[in-house]
Amino acid sequence: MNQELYIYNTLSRNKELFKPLSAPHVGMYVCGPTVYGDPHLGHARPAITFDVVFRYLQHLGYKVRYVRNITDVGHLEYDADEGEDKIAKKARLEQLEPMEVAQYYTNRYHDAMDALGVKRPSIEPHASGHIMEQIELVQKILDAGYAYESNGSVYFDVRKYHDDTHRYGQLSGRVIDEMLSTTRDLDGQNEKRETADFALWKKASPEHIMRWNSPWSVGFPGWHTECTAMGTKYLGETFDIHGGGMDLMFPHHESEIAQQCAVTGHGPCKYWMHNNMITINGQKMGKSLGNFITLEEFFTGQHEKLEQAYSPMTIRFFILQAHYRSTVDFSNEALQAAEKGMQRLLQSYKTLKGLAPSKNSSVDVSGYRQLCYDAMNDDFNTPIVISHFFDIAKVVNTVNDRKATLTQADIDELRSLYDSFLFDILGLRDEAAGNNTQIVDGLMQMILDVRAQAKANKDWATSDKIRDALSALGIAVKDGKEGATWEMR
RNA sequence: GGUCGUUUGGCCGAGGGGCUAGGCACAGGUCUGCAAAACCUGCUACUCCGGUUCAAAUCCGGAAGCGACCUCCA
Repeated sequence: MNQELYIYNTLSRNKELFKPLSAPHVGMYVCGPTVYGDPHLGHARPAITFDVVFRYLQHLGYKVRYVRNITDVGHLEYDADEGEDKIAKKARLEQLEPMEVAQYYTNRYHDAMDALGVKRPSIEPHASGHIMEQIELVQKILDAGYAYESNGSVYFDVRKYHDDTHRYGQLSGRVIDEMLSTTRDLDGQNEKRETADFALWKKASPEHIMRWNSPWSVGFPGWHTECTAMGTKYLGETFDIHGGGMDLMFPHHESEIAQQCAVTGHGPCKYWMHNNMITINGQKMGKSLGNFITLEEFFTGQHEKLEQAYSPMTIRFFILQAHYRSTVDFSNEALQAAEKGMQRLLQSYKTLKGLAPSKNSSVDVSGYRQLCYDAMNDDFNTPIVISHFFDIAKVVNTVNDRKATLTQADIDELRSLYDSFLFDILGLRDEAAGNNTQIVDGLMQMILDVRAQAKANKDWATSDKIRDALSALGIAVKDGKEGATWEMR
């Protein structure tokens, strides 16, 4: 914790020194997935972004409680029949229980996130499991006078709230009066006093399957209530970090602030963090654009836009090569570049482990550790951390080529840097490593010995046959000064 | 239409008043039986138009492109 971490706070639009409310404890809440479809790239970005935040805070010695919710109630499908719940609709079509659908996609989400090396949060609460808490929140807002009931539904009174606190719009930079004067003819708005008012509790229409009893009607909670209710329950009235995608800034997070302020007089958290969006070939990802690619399709390469499969770690590395507040554009060319770059770093780590130490170091490696910290401390600048590792990789390879030397202490220091920053904090792992058993290692060593013997005899036909056959199996043979090494591709 | 953000070399992307980002691709070289890998060298860019400044990719103003959001629901 002796590092000074600066975090860009959306609320102030500035980088601010991170000071936890009650160190060493840190509370972090991140908006999780709506489980009504297969996880796609849009799920990977925030998950990986805040995974790195989670990992880095832990690395710094903080005790972090990381809460990421599962939204499993009340969603509508695009252009679906009015009032029909997304999950309920799908459930009916497939003759499944709504919760069965939610569970299925929750499992799919977990599988994809595990593959991406995203750590599970400390608590992963389901909206459907916290209906009581949400009803209590709505009641508190009603009691405070910032909500009204209308035809069995309850709405937040944005006008009154803003007149009293002047806070509505502070996060998203929206001007309330313009919004209140916006005229937009939409269905179901006649229940609301102002178009800007948002639902806290919604009376269920007859076709709704997911519904709960409440003091106002049989219905379901408004979208914004789950995060406020669950955040408060598990992290307290005020916690340190609230994260999510930029697309959630308005209205979701703005409304969360309003709900919490209405009840407690202050917002839910100290630092608001927002990750930017992802585009594919410069375009927004959308089902109608034909570039909607699920994570599984990336992993298997089974999509017409993909030239090849991209492993989970390639996706993770690629996302981390851009800063989380920048948009990141996926293309085959960019992903292939990331894949090669990552291989280079992972290979250099293996090379490092086999490096012969010298009595003196001809390169000064003492500065890299703080450079990596500096990058992370500057609002989690992972691309800079990665660029330092490319420098380190060059040092390692140069030493391996006998053009530079390192002492054992310096080799150990570099190993420690890889372990800390590349693997623990950035969460990368060598996907090829680990599935090699001792038997495979032994067999490979024997094969390479045979090939070395053939080479010594200038029997190129045999040595090339071995190399080609291994290559066909996805194993690359690399000849070096110390003999050949191999690598799974 | 409104608000906010963004625009960097063949591609991806950091940086953000004067100082090489980095990766990938490409070209030449070293090494090698050949290839790959590794190393060396080259390719050195900031959308456009004005302005401020000794100095602008970086600050200010404007334009254009792109993107998000603009509350039915989540």
